[in-house]
Amino acid sequence: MLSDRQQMILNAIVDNYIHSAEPVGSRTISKREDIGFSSATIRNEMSDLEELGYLEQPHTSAGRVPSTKGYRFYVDNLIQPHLLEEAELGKLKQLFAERILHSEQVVEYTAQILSQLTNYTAIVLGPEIFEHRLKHIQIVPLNETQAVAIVVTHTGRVENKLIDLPEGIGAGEIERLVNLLNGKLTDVPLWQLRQRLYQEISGEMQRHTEQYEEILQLLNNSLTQEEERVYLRGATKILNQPEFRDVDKVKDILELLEQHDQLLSVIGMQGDGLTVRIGQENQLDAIKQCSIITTSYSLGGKPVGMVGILGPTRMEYGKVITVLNHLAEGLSRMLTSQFEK
Amino acid sequence: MLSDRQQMILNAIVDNYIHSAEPVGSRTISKREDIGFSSATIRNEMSDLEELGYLEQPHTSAGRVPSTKGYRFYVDNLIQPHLLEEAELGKLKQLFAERILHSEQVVEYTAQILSQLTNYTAIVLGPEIFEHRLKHIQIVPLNETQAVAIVVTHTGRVENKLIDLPEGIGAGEIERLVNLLNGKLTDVPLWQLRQRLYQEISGEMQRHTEQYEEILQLLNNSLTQEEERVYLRGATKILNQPEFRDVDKVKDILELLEQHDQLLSVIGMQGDGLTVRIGQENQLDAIKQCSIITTSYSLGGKPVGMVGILGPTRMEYGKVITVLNHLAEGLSRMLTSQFEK
DNA sequence: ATTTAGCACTCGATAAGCATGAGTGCTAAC
DNA sequence: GTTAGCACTCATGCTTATCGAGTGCTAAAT
Repeated sequence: MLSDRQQMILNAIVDNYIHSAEPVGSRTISKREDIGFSSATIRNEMSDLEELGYLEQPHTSAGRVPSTKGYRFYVDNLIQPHLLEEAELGKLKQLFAERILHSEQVVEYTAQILSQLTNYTAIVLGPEIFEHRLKHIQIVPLNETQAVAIVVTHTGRVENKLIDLPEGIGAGEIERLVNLLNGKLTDVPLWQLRQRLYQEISGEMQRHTEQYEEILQLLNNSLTQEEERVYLRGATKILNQPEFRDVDKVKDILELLEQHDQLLSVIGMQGDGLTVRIGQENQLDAIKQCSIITTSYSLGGKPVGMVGILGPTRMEYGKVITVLNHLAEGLSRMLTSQFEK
Repeated sequence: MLSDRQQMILNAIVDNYIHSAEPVGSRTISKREDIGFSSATIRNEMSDLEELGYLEQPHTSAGRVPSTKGYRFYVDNLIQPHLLEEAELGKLKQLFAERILHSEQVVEYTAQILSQLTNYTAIVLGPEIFEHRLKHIQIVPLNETQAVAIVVTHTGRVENKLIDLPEGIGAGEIERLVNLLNGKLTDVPLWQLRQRLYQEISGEMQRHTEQYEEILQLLNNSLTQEEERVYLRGATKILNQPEFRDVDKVKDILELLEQHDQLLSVIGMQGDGLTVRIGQENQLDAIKQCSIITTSYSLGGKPVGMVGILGPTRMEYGKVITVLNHLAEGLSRMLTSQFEK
C-alpha cells in the first residue's frame, strides 16, 4: 500500500531520526546518495506519508518524525539485517564460554552484556525451573524450634527457607521424614511436586502435618518468586538519550524500573519469539515514549525466560534485535546442554 | 567560637534552607518568632558567618546558603532531637515483628522502610557472617562431573556453589568426605574455617585435593562476595529534590548507585557508630553535592553491617539520624537474638 | 504526468532590552 | 549594639526582534 519510493523515504527518515534525534527535513533526505529526488519531491511524499499516519510534525516549520505507526512499518517491513562487529561477537562468545556457573549467574551476566552492547536498559527474566527435577531435599535443624529446608534441583539450583519446627520433634524423626521425601520425590519435576506430595506421601506424613505445609510452601515459593528472577542492568542509560534530558520525563521510567514486580508485567513471559512494543503500544503510561523489544529463551524447546531491551522509541531496532536473538539463542543452548547432563 | 546569636541564626538558616531549598534572606530570618532582631542585624551577622565560612552566597543579591562547614557545625552542635510520628514508629515495630525471616530478608526490608520513611535513598550492607558457626556441609552430586556444595550456618544462612568433581570419584567417597567435614568442622565460626581446614583435615584429604580447593573457594566466596550484600532502595528519590532537576546533575549519582561494588566504598564498614559525610567531605566526585549518613548495626556488640542514607546536602539530618539509630538498634537486637538461639 | 525550481510563509530558537523585586552592604541615627 | 533607610546588584521573567530551517504551493521544465 506504500509505494516503493514512499517506503524508501520512510526508511530514510526513520534511519536518520534514529541517529540524529532531530526532526528530519526534506533536504536532508534528498541529499542522501541513495535518493535521487529533489527536496520538493520528497516534501510531497512526506506530506502524503504524514496524511497516512506514518509521520508526524512537531510544528509547522519543522521536519518530520516517525509516528508509532511509522516505526511499526519500519520494524515490520523495512528493517535491514544488522551485522555485529568482531568485538561485539567476541563478548557474546566469551559470555557463553564461562563454565561452572549457575544458570542464574549466566542470566545476570547476560543482562550486563546486553546493556553494554546496546547502550540501552536490559531487563532479563531468569529461567523458570518448573521442568527441573528434584535432586535432593535436606532439612537442617538449627535449634529446638527452627530449621532450614533446602531443595536442590538436578541442575544445581538451590532454594532454601527458614521453617518452624513443631514442638518436641526429634532429630531422628526429621531424618526419617527427609529420607522419605528423598526416596519418593527424587527426579520428580518441580511442577509435579505439589501433586505428588499430596498423592503419595500424605498418608505416611500424618504425624508431620506442619512441616508438610512448610515444605509445600517452600516448594511453592521457589516456584513463584518471580520478582527475584528479574535482572536489570543499565537503567541509567536512558539518561543519555537527548529526548530524556528532562527529569520529569525520566522520573516515571526510572521509578518503574525500580519496581521489579512491575517489570514483570512489562517483560513477563508474553509468548515465545521476538516481540516489539513501540511507544504508544505499551500499556504502562510511564513507557509510552519508549520501545521494548523482548524475546524468549528456552530449555529443550520450551520457553522458560525472557531477555529484553528498553530504549527510546527512536531505538536502533536492527541492532537490538540482532543482539537479542544471539543472546537468546546462546542462553537456550547453554541451558539446554546444562539441563541434559 | 560562634556567639550564641550566631549559632541561633546559623541554625535558623540551615533549618529554613533544608525545607525551602531556596537561599535564605535576612528578612526571612528576622520574621521568625524565635528571633528578636531586625533584618539589618541579621544581615551583619550573616556577613560575619559568611566570612567565617559557614555560609555562602550564590550571587551578590541573593540570600545565603549553608556551606559544608555550616552543615558540619549544624550537625555537630545545633541539631535537635527529632521525634518520630506514631505511624513511623509503627512501621519500624512491624518490621522487626516479622518472624521466620532470613537475616538477609530483614535487611532488605530495612532498606525499603528506610527509604520510605525518609524519602531519600537507602543503602544497606547486609551482615557479615564471619562469626556465624558452621552447621552443616553438604555435597550433592548432579552427574559424573558436577556437584553442588552447600554450606549452612547456625543462623540458617545457606550458601551454595557449583563445583567440578574429579574424575571417577564415587558417591561413597563423597559421602565419606562430607561426613569428615561435618564431623570436624561443625560449630566452627566461619572465619576460622580456612585455617581449620588446613590444620586438621588436610592430612586425611590428600586424596581429595581438588574438592578441597573447591570447598575452600566456596567458603571463601561466601565470605567475600560483598557486592551481593548491598541493598539499595529508593534510588530515584533524588529526582524529587529541586536541586537535582537537571539530568546532568543526577546522572553521575544514579550511575554510581547502579554499581554495587562502588557503593561499598561509599557505605562499606567505615567503623562503628554514626557517621555523617557532608557534601565536599565525600571522596567520590559524583556525590559531592550529597550527604551520606551511615551507622553500623551489630551482632553481640560487634559491628557486622551498615545502614545508610544518601540525600542532598540539604538533608533532614535530625530525622534521618533518628530513623537510622532506631533501625540499627532494631536490627542489632534482632540479629543478636537470632544468633544466640 | 512527474519532477523540480522558486518563493512566500510559519514558527521555534536565540538574543537583546527592560522592568521587577528580593536581597545585600553601608551609613547614620537611635 | 541595634536598626532604619537607601543605593546598588543581579537573577528572573517578559517583550520584542532577528534568524533560519523547513514547509506548502505554484508554475515551469522534463
